[in-house]
Amino acid sequence: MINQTVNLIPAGVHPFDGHSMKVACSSCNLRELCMPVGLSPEELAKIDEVVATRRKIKRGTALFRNGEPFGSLYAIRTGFFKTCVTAEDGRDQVTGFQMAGEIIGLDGIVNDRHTCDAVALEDAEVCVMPFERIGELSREVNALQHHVHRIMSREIVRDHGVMLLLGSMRAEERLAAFLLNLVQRLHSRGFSSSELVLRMTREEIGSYLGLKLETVSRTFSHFADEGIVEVKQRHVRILDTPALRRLVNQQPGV
Amino acid sequence: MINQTVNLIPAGVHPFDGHSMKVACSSCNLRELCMPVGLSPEELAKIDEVVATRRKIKRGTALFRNGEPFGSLYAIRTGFFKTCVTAEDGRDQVTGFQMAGEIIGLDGIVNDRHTCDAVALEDAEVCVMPFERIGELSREVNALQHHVHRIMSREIVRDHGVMLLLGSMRAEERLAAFLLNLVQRLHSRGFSSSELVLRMTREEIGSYLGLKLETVSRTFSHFADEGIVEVKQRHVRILDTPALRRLVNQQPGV
DNA sequence: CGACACCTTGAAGAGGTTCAAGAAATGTGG
DNA sequence: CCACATTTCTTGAACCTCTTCAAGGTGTCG
Repeated sequence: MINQTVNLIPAGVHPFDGHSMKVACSSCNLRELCMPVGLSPEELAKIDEVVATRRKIKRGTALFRNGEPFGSLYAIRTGFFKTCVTAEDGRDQVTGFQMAGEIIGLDGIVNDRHTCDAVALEDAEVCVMPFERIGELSREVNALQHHVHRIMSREIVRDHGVMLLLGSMRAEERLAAFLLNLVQRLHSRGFSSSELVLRMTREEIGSYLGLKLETVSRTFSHFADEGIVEVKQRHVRILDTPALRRLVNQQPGV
Repeated sequence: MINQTVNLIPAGVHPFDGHSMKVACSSCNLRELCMPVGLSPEELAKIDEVVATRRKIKRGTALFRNGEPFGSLYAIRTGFFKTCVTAEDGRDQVTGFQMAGEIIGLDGIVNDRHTCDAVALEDAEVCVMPFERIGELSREVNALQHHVHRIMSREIVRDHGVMLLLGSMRAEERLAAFLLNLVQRLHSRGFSSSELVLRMTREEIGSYLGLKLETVSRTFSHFADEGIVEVKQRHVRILDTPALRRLVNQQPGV
């Protein structure tokens, strides 16, 4: 049986329980994910000024949209997002899925306008970090400056990985890579490394992976037939992680 | 007739003529491409300190390789590069082609190691900009800080565009988009907007576009049959730019 | 509880790949 | 400077993966 309650709030962590609504990064339990580590007390105090406000986003609504003026980066506190770009002709491409502790909005810096949509796939809350303020503070706090650079560089490296996936992998390999990546990120946030609840549709997975939704569905079924995963709608249990790894690392022709 | 001499050194620009070997950004004719604009004289003077040295890279050799320690960003002065990532199983993916004025090495920031190879596709020269120094200076020169952010953001936005291409376009659309992009970048550097010399093989184009080299070749031939381009090996003349644009903006099913 | 969104599965078809062979260009060494 | 080896490019034919179209099933939310 797959248990629906596996996702997104690990035991002992209640960022959202009504009592612990702290606005300070210094006491945020996600700090290690989105802020630099090893800061001095006074640096930590400054860092607290990065976050101006919080903002709640209802499932299905956008945190920002393509074309909107850029002003802030956002650190996800709770919830799950997708980002997607849209071509002139209307077709769009999911460029990523983001979860707690991850930063979105970097695309807006270059032209002071967002170039993609960020849509909440479940009710979410983000920390609003005005980019001006990040700039000021990172001139004072060395570690923050480097941290911002690292976050942007990480996004670039991640994107290159997606290009590799889209450019050279077959459907099975793509889906295997996708599952492994998701479960690894969830695991590093305290969740199961074998069980997850997908917050996105087959179509959204397909868009991200450069596949049609039917192909995603069929590939899930195929994995299930092979005993690699157990799939029941959005509930996925990975039964054979090594098999998924083998799929991803397999030469195209082998 | 396609003229071989169209590429890479526009009339009146001789960055490499032996006399004008200036190490100062402030007097570099590529400055507007890789450095912030609208600086005060004293800011300009500081900016000159960004570039430590120059480095020449012979065609076919690497500026840096996956796994090597990261220390500097590089501004391309002359020449043409490809960057590519390699999967564990050995297959690789070209993630981009870079020309004069563009910055490479951003991938190395996050883990202090490069995560891709940067290989010169023709003899090249780069300005070596130690990342430490960029950090120091961008704390002093506001515009430089923002400029660094913008460069990284631009790379992220570019990567998202490539994802859209890889995830949702068909072969013809991909090649059309590729040609339009290349020619546009060359044009903004003073070259023809209809004629270009490819510095990469069909295989490298294919890797970048997620296609096999045969498909690239066939698609070129197809464009030629349609009278959209004239192709003779690496010499390409675009005869019908609007047709290419239409291809790119066309709905998948139309 | 009913409407709607989402998922699964089948069958036919298209687009791209693979394999193969030959042609054209490029580079190398004599 | 030429001949030869090598790399790169083109083209054809068969094949395969993924897509498209279609229908039915399942789950969810107001």
